[in-house]
Amino acid sequence: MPGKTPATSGAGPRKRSDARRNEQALLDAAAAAFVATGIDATVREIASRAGVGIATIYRHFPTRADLVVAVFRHQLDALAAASDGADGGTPLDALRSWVGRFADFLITKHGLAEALHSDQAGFESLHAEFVDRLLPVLDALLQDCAKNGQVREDVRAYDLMLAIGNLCIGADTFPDYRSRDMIDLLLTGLTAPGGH
Amino acid sequence: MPGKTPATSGAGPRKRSDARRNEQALLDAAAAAFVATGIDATVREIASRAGVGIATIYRHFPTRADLVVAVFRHQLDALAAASDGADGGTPLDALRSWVGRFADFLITKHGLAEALHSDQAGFESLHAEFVDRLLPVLDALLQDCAKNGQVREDVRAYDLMLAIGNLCIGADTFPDYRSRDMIDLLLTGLTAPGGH
DNA sequence: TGCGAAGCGGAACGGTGCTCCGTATATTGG
DNA sequence: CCAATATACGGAGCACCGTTCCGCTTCGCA
Repeated sequence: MPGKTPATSGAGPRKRSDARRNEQALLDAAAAAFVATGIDATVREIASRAGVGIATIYRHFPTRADLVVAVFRHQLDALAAASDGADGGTPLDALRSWVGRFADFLITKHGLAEALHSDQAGFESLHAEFVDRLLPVLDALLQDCAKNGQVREDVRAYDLMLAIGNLCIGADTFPDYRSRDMIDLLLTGLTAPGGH
Repeated sequence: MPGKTPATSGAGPRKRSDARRNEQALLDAAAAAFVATGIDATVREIASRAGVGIATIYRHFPTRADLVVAVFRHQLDALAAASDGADGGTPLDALRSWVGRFADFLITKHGLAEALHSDQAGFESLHAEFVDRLLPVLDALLQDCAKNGQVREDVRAYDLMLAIGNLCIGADTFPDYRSRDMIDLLLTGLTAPGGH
C-alpha cells in the first residue's frame, strides 16, 4: 500500500524550513489547480503553480494520487465531524442531511467522484482514505435509524457509501443528469419495508 | 462530434477487400483484448492482436473510443431487443429483469461502466450511443409500469439509466461492493409511493 | 564560518493516443 | 494479361502523461 502521506506520520525529525514551506505551497497549489482544472490537473501544472520543480512533488508525496488524498484529508475530517449537527431532527433526518453534504462535497470537486471509483493505478489510497474516515460516520447514522425502525436493516453501510459516491459521477459531465434526485430515490428505497 | 463510425454510414463506395478484412479483424481483436485486458487495452495491443499496424486502426475508426463503440454496438442492439421477452410477468417484472440484464452487461465488460461515465476525452460518443439505443427501451418499460401505477411518475428514464450505470462502477475493482443490491435498492425506491 | 546533509530543479525515461509519409497492393481500363 | 492509379498499409515519430535520476543549492548546526 502506497499511503504514508507525510501529514499522516507523527512528527519525525523536523524537516528543513524550505521543505515545510514547499509542502504547504504544494498543498495550496494543488487545491487551486483541482478547482480550476479538475482532479486530473497535471503534476506540471501543480508544480508550476507552487513555484517549485516537479521532483519536489515526489519528495513530499509518493505519488500524484497521494497528493490528492492529502489535499482532501482535512475536508474529509470536516465532513466526518458534520454528522453531529443532528439538531433536533429524527435519525433519518440526520442521515439525509449528512448524505446531502457528502454528495455536495463530491459533486463540487470536479472529477473527485470519478477518481474515487476509478480503477486507475494509485487511487486505491484515495478510496481507502474515504472509507476509513467516512464509513464509521455513515454506519453510526444508519444504526441510529435502524434502532428507530426507520430503515431496513439488510443494507450495509459500505455498499451505501459507494453507491452514493457512484451516483454523483457525471454530475458535471452530463448537465442533464440529476444525481441528487437519484440519491433521494436510493434513500427512499432504504426506508421502504422491503425485507430480504 | 467524433462519431461517424464506418459501420454507421450506409454503404458508400465499396472499400477494398483487404480494408474490409482488416476492419473485421480489428473488431474481433478489440473484443478479445477488452475481455482479456479490459476496456483500457492499448491501441498497440489491439493492433498487434489483429496483425495490423497502428495506423490501420485510425484509418477505420476516428479514435480509440469509436472503436470501443463499434465493438459494443451490436451487443447493445441485443440488449435493446431483450426487453420484449416480458413473458407473462407484470410490467414491473419486465423492468426488473431488463435492468438486471443491463447491469450484467456493464459489469461483465471490465471497465465499461467506468468508461461510460468518465469525463475522459472521446467517450462522449460511447455515452451517446448508449443513450440512443437504450433510453427508448427503458423509457417504454418505465411507462408501462407507470400505467399500472407500479412506479412513481416523477422519475426520468434518463436519470434512472445513468444511475443504474453508475451503480455498476467498481463492481470488479472493489470485490466487497455489491452493486446489484444497490440497484435493487434504487428500484425499491422507484416503487415507493413517495411523491415529490 | 565552514561543512555535511537535506532539499532542490529540470532533463530524461517509459508509457500513452494519434499522425505522417514512403511503400505495397487491390482494382480496373486497355 | 498487364500496366497505371487510387487506396490502404506499417511503423517511426510527436506531444503529453506520471515518475526517476543526478548534479547543484541551501539550510542548520558546531
